[in-house]
Formats: sequence, structure tokens, C-alpha cells
Amino acid sequence: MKDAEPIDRDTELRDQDGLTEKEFLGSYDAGDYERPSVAADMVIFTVAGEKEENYRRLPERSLRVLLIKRGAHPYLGHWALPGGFVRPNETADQAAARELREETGVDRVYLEQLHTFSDVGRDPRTWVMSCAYMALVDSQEMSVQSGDDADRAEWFGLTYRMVGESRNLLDEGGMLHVRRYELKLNLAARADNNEAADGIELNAIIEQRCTRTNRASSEEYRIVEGGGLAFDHAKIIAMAIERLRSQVEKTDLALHLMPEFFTLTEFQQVYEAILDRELLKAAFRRKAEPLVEKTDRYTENAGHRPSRLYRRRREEWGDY
Amino acid sequence: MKDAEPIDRDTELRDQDGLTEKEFLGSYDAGDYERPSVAADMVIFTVAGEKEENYRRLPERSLRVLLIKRGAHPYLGHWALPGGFVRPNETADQAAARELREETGVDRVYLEQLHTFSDVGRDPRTWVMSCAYMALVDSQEMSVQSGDDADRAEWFGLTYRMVGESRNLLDEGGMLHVRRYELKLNLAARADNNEAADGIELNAIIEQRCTRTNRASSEEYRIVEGGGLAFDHAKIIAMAIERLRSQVEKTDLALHLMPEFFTLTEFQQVYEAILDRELLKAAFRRKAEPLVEKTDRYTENAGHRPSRLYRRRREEWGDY
DNA sequence: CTAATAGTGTCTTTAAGACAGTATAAG
DNA sequence: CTTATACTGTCTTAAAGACACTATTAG
Repeated sequence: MKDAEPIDRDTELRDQDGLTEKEFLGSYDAGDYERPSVAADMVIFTVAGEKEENYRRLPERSLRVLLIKRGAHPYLGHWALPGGFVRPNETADQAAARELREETGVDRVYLEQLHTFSDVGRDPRTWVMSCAYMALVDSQEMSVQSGDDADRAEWFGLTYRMVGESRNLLDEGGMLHVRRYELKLNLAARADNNEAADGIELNAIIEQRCTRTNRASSEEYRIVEGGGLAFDHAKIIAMAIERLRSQVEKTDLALHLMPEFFTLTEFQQVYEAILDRELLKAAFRRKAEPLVEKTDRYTENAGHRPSRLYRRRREEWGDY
Repeated sequence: MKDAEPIDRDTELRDQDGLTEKEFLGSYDAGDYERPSVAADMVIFTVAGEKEENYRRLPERSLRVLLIKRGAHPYLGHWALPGGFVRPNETADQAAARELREETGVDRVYLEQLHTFSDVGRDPRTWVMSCAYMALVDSQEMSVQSGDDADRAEWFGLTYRMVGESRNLLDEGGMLHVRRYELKLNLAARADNNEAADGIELNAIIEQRCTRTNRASSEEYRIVEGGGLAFDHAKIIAMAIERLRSQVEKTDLALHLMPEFFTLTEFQQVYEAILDRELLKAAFRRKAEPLVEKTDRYTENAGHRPSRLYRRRREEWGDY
């Protein structure tokens, strides 16, 4: 890294054992402590639409996430997030970008570190932490190598909804607030697929437990039902969706899911797919206008009034 | 952890080598790959006021962060964030809570994971990642063991301000947006301290570099001047302040910095110290009202109109 | 003409910003 | 009475929500 070294390092300061820093580093034994493996796991999102039979109706769009069918133990045959171990001479960010490239072929996309998961026993093999990332890719841009059945990659449609909430006062004047969420991942049946062409539906239940006592406050996610997902990946996906939703409401992040030219209706559909609720057209356009710029191009052959195409506004970028 | 195991694990599924999961785990060698050490480093914030000579004036309050003077290599004699390595049978959260307890004696406070830092070479000893946490403690609550000069802990006053900004268009139609920040940490001179009673001022410069090209987007922090802070801790503190500010604006997080009873003016001062700008009284009270509840107690002996004391509103907790 | 989406205008509601005015204690 | 802070009222401004109305195409 290019971080400047503070000016006053590498002096001849001596520690309690009378060593200078150079001498100390020369004698330092890195193998003294047990160390975890650290994986970079990716929650790769896209928003894509299905085919529509009615020629004048617009296609529905839904939020999708890329999962891989594990071809090795542990969790052999389960669906998991793409990812891999961070290597000694790269950062976790670089490992995430590398995994993303290997998995989807795309290179330059939005990538954001989410959270580091370190529950004891989250990997049955050994001590493994997961540094989780969220990536946003334009669905038109990327080609998933589906490969053979083992290590097969698929885009799963996704819904994430609160299905229950409870509040309980605790003894010492605090309270426990539990929200229960249902995470549904589904893969539609496909005619073209040779085998295993049936639809797949994974259903996980995740609880968000917020404890607030006197001055303390903690938030914990717990997997109630894993739904066939490997490791603690249901939890990682849940946190990713929550982050995605809050970012989409507050920033222009959603632009990263758009192709070069798009209509404002398509842009709105991306927001609606992510937030899982309908937005008012007029209000949306007011908010979106400063993020985009008009082009002279229009959609064609729609069976209704053509729609103007927009593109990202350059000047506004980076302002969130 | 109490995460439920997915129902279909531990079946007799066999992998390519014909092993069941149990057999695979039995033969798994954890020592195959090089692994990083993972530290939990803490940015512990508080807001505290100095003494005021004028009996009727309110004291000024400022944001502080706890730093420790390193008594060992590397960065011997530099100021660093408190922290320590995560141990094999604890989570990073638990390690952070343990460090916090050891350092400040406080136990149940607000604790939030910030980011995991993994720059290559960030620790000259060996491969070390830092899982950074932010903690908020009520200044009246905690007692810092100052100890001897080495490993001495002190609360540093803190300012963090943008001191420059530039935008440059890149070749391929993207742009680079650089914001430069000045992080000042200062410790006032104290009469009571035996030696080293002079004030200390650490000045770091951090750059936030946002690159946006076609679909890609990345944000990177870079230390321009470390200012006498150890490792990449200037960067960690910078990210912590940015997180703190955005959380304070959007949530009721600031309640964690308040003692049990407080006036609305004190509450406002905490916001002002964190955000580094003045707020309008009437608007602040409108926003704060739903977070707190009135008590029948008032301040006394102030030389002006007494102020009503408030406390956190219980029912509202957990709603952010 | 029909069925669909595209796009605009405007009224209402709510939140934020600005600022002035009254209230009240200790010395 | 002075010097502070405490607290409230209200006008202005800006943003969000709601909804109705007009425009335009393929078939």
C-alpha cells in the first residue's frame, strides 16, 4: 500500500528488551498464535426482468442473487455464496474483486464491504471468518459460467419480508425487540436445462434481535431456519439486502444496476424490486431527475407511447 | 453459536473422493494455507465538557477518542487504538467487548462493527487484518487506568474537517473525486501530571478517493500523513467519525453517550460536538422530543432559568 | 379505437430552517 | 437589574405524498 509512513518511524528507539524496531522485527515469530482463515464471500445482486407474453405490457423485474451449488464438503450439494480465501499478498477487497471476476466475468462493478462474520463454529472444517461483500452488476453485462452440476452457478430470485415482530421488556429496564424475516430464494424451472430442470425454492428464516438495556445496545442476527443454504449464508444475504435497501434509499447506488441507456420507468422498477414496494411515479421522477441526463433516444415498438432514454449524469457522480 | 443447522446436513452424501462429510472433516488439514492474524481494534468515543470559569455559562463539550501510547514494537512510543487479537474460541464482537472492558472498565455499551482493514503491509510484523469497532461510552461512567508512561491511555479531543476537494474527469468518461480531511487529536497540558505534562497534538491528513467509471465505483481511504499515529489507525479513526456522524443524523445513537438524566441542551451539545456544527434549538427539540421522556427533575444553581431533566424514552428504543 | 405506458401539473401534507419573543434563576 | 440559559410560537421554505389529467404509440 502507498500509505505514507509516519516520519518518526524506524528511529533507534529501544524497547524493554533493549531492541530497536529492526531488531525486534527480525526476531519476531509470526507462528506463535493460532490464526483464522479469512474468506471473502460475495453477495452479488442484479435486477432482471422476465419475458412478457403481452406485447404492450412491460416485463416485471425482480431482484436476484448469484448462488453456487457446492461440489465439495462441507455442505456438499447446498447452495452457497461465491467466495474464496484471502491470500497473503492481497487485500480482502482484492480477493473479493478476484472472486467476482472468476465467477461472473465482470470486472469493474460496484463493490462494498458489508460485515465480517466470525461466529464460532460457522465453518465445520476449522476457524474461518468471512469478510462479506456486496456487488451490484448490470444483468445485461454478465455471463455466468453455469458449468456442470457441481459448482453450478445460478441467479436466484429473492424476496425478503418481515413476518413477525415482538417487543419484551426486560428485568433491568431494557427491552428486547425481535424482528423475524423470511428470505425466499427461488429458481424457476427451465425447459432448456437437461436435468434438474425443476424449480428450486430455498426458504430461510432470520431473526434480528435488538437488545437495549441501560446504556448498552446490541443487535444480533440469528438463523432460525437455514433453508438449505450453506454455512451462515442466510444471515449474510439478509444483512446484504438490508444494506442494499438503505443505500438505495439514501444514495444513487441503483445507477450501478442500470445499462448505459434506460428509461425512467425501468429505473423506477429497479427501485421497486429492491425496496419491495411501489413508488409514486411523479415523486420518483422528481428524485431521479438530478441523477440522470436526457438523451435524444427513445424506445420503439412498444405498443404505446415511446419512452425517452436516459443515462447516468456524470457531473453528479460521487456525491453521496 | 445457536444457529440452527439446516435439516439436510450430515447425510451420507459422498463427494468426488467418495467421502461423507464426517470422513472429509476427519481428514481435513487446517494447516494447508497461510493465515492472517485478526485483531479487533476499538475506536472508543465519548463527549465530555471542560470546567467553565464563569459560574453561569455552560461548559463546552467536545468529542474525544481513547488512545494508548504503545510500549512495545512496532510503533513503540506512538499513539494507537486499543485492541488485541481475536482468540480461537470467541467472535470478533466478543474480542472487541473484552478489549473494551480491559481498557475502560465499562461493560455494557454501544458497540458496532465498522470495517475490516486488510492492506498489505499495514503491520510490519506479519500479516494482520484489523476488524475495527466503534464504541460509545458515557464519559461519567468510565475510569481509564492511565498506568505508567508506556501503555498509558488518554482521552484525546478530536476534530475532523474537510480541508480540500478536487474532481477530475478521467479518460474513459469516469471521474475521480478526492476529498482531503484533517484529523486533529489533542491532549491538553495538565498540571497534575508528573512528567510529560505538555500538551500533545497529533495531526493526520487522510484522503478519500472516489473513482467512478462506467459501471464501476470504488472508494478508497489513503493516509497522506500519519501524524504520529501507529499503523493505519488514522484511517480507522477517520472512517469511525464518518460512520458516527451519519449514524447520529439518522438514528438515536447519541442517546448512548448520555447519562441517565440530562437536559435537552446537553443532548444538543452532544450532537453539535459530533457533527462539528451548530444546530437550531427549536428544530433540534422537535426532533429530540420523541426520543426522550420528561422527568420532574430540574437542574439547580445555574445562575439562570433551571432546565428540565429528561431521560431516554423506553418505548421508542430499538426503532432505528 | 383500444390498451397500454409516458409524462406533467398541482394540491395537500409534513418536515426543516429561521428567528423572535417570553420565562426564570443566582448573584 | 443583569446575565445567562430555557422554552415556545409562528412564519417561511422545501420536500414528499397523492392523484388526476394529457400524450402517444402498435395493432
